[in-house]
Order: sequence, then C-alpha cells, then structure tokens
Amino acid sequence: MSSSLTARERVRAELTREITDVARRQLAVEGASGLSLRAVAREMGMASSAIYRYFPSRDDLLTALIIHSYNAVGEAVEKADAAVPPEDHGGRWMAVCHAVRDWALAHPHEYALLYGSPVPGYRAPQDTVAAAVRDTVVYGRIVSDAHRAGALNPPGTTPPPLPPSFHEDAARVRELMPGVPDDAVVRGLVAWTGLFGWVSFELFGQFDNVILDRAAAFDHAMRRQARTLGLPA
Amino acid sequence: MSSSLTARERVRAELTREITDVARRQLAVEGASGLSLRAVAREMGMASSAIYRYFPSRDDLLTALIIHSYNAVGEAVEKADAAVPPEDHGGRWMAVCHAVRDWALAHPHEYALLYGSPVPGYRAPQDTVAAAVRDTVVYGRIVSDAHRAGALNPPGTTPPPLPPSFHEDAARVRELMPGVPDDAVVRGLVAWTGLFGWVSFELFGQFDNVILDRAAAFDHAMRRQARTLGLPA
DNA sequence: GATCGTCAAGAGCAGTGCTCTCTTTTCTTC
DNA sequence: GAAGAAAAGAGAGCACTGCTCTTGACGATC
Repeated sequence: MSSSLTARERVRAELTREITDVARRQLAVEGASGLSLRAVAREMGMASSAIYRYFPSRDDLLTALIIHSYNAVGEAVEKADAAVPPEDHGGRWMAVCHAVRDWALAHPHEYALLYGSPVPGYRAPQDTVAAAVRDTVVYGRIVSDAHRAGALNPPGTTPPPLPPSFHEDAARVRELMPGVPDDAVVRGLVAWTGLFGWVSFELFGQFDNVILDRAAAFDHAMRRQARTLGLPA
Repeated sequence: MSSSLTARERVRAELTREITDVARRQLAVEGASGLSLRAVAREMGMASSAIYRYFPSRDDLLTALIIHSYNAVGEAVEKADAAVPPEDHGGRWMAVCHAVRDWALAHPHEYALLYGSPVPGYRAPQDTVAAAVRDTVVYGRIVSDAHRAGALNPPGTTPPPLPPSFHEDAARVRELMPGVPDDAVVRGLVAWTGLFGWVSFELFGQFDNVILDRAAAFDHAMRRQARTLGLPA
C-alpha cells in the first residue's frame, strides 16, 4: 500500500486534510470572517506558525475551502440530476434547482462564500474554475439534451432582437450546452441566474417577514422558470 | 437658525456625519472587511476610543453605512423610474434594471454589503428595513400600475398551479403592488430576483471569461425578463 | 461659582495574520 | 549505520484589530 509515498508525505497529506476539515467546521459555524488560522491551530494542538507549512496564507486556506465547497455543491447537483430519467428534462431541471437550494440551506456560510460577496482582498485563482463550473456543466447538459430532443420550446411571444455582440458570448456559453441556439442560450442564462438570485434572496434575508412558505414558493417559482427556459415542469 | 439645537448637539451631528463619510470612503476602497474604526479615527485625527462616543460598535457603524447604501440605490431607482413616462411600464422596468446595475457597478462594495453575504455576526436590525425596500416599492408600483392599465399580459402557456400556501405570502407582497393577482405576484418575484441574480453574477465574478459584452447581455436579458413579467419591452 | 454630564485621550486586553529564528525530526546519501 | 540535507514544529515578536476602562478637560445648568 501507499507505494512511493514516504511516511512524511503521508502524514503531510493527512495533516493537510485535517486542517481543511477543522477549518471547514469553523467556517460552517462562524462564517468566513470568523475563520482563524490560530483557532484552527489551537484546536489541532499545534503552534499557529506551523500551519504556514501547509498553507502559505489564510487566503490560500480559504481558497481550498472554496474549491471543496464548489465540489460539494457540484456533486449534489450531479447526483440529483442522475436520479431523474434523462429524457425528463423538466424533472432534471427541478431536481437541480432543489439540489442547489437544499445544499445552500444546509451550508449557508459555504454558499455565501461561493455566491455571496468575494470576502478577502480578492481571489478566484485559476484552480477554482474547474470546480466552480461543475454544477453549470450539469445544467448545460440538461439544456443541451432538451434541445436535441426537441423539447426546448420557446414561449409563444416573439423574443426581442439579440444584440450583435451576444453571438460571441453565446459561443463561449455553448461550450457547456452544445448545439443550443443563441436565443435558448440567453434563456438558459436567465433561468440559471434566476435560480441563484432566488436562493440568495432567501438565504441573505431579503424574504424575511415576506415569504414564509419558502419551499413552496421556491418550487413554484422554479417551475415558472422552466417555462421561460422552454421546458415543461 | 438651528433652533433648539445646542452647540454641542450641532457639533455632535456634524462629527457623526463626518465619521460615516470617512467610513464610506474606506468601505468603497477596501470593502466591508477592510473597514477599520481605528483607521477612520486616524484619518480624522482623533483617538480611536473617541469614535465609540458616536457608534457603540463597529457593527453599528456598518449598519449606518448599510442604511445609507440602501437609500442610495433606492434613490437611484426612484429617479430612473421618474424619468420615464408613467404609462410606459416596460420602459420603467428597464430603467429600474439599469439603475440597479449602474449603481452596483459604481459602488461594488456597497452592493456586496447589501445583497451579498451578511458580513459580520449577523445583523439587519429593524432600522434598515424601511430603507431596504425603497427600490422594491418603486418596482411594486410599476407592476401595480401595469396591471391596473391592463398591460400585464401573462405569457401564452398556462401556468403551473399555485401552491395553496402561496396565497398568504402573496398577500404580503401585494402590499407593495396593490391589486395584482397571485399569479402576477409570483412572476414579479421571479423577475425581481432574476435582476439581482444577474447583477450579482456579473459583479461577483461568475461571468468572468464568459460574458464579455456585459451591458448588451444584461439589457437583452432584462428585456426577456420583462416578457416573463408580462410587459412589452 | 459650584456641579454634573459630555467628550477626548491614553493605556491596556485579547485577539488576529504573518515572519523570523531556533530546535527537532525525518529522509537521503555515502 | 553514520553524516549531511531537507522538512517540520515551536516560540517570540511585529503590526494590526475591536473594545473597555480610567483620567482629565470642557461646557451647560442650577
């Protein structure tokens, strides 16, 4: 076992994992601004300076947590999508919506870290993007599948004309949803941002004292978004 | 002048205003996490402890800034709405959208403070809500006006059935958009959260390297949202 | 004119991220 | 197996933070 891994490398990997685990627990309780390297070190019974052997700065530790969280929500979305018959595109969309919301409600501070204000100086190194798009990849596949199956019906009204510059932007988005025409791309973007806009409003307090049956309202709103997208739900 | 205001009260009000001004400048540059009471005191040439005569804690100062920012975006939305003929409901909606986005782009850290993650321990005292809904009040008036004018046409497809519990929630929302039926309320909510979802995605980096002509894409997306709402734009 | 409330200032506490130095442990090479 | 190199831990210390407490000065009030 553990071929070509020295004892030192093994304990280093183990300690790195333990640090992120402790940090993740602190993040879940206190939020990003309450995450403290010294507190992590204290809980692990080691000197605070020793942490810097594993993470060169607090921001690097935060970045690790961000990547972890992106993967967590991405995995939740992947599982939710896989549990629905592939040809039921509307059901897959709803499953993704609920997966995002459920994960956000279960991990509010982590959701805030991903989709709220960028906390520290400023970040988003290149390492994060691969993990960051995992959920979007799933979503793009749903839209693409629906279009290929001819299930992506635009709403009855004639759409406003597309700005000429959007064609290039749509081409970049199309890498995630192959074959989908420009007009469906913009509808896809509107629905996707609408999902996160709703979840953020709910999580960040904008619905307080207004919307009380959050689950029901969310479910209905996302069914409406499905119509915008062109899916029956 | 300044009847019934002693000299002490006047200088106190003046100093309070100056503190918030300095803090607001620091917030604009550094962001909420970089706002420091000591730095504010330093810039004003006074002892850090003296600040506590005016704001009992850092969170209280932040709350004052939050209220200020809510009023700023509310005022921008009000002005944008007032500049469009009242019967042009679609134009008013687009004006509000662009007002929100323009203000957010001009004051990214303040936008993050309002619609991003709740930064410190947790806040939102009752004082903020009056200021927080100023923009929503304008929006509600547009939807209400459009409905009264018979301009709020639902899309062709038959909507999914409303959950029974939504009727009570809709009643609360209806205080901001009198007379609007339940189904239009939910469409109004979807469009409103979609606006902020899009702006947040743009501001918080989710569109980086994907959407480049942000202004054009935003304008088109909000025109699409107008159709969802039932407005021609 | 004495009194009382307000305000500014300074010192100090506990906490933070981070760096530097020194010692200990572990791995590699002879 | 011993010697040298590399890595890891520990501790002190710097500059910073929010916040509290005490002390002294000023201005309004009786």
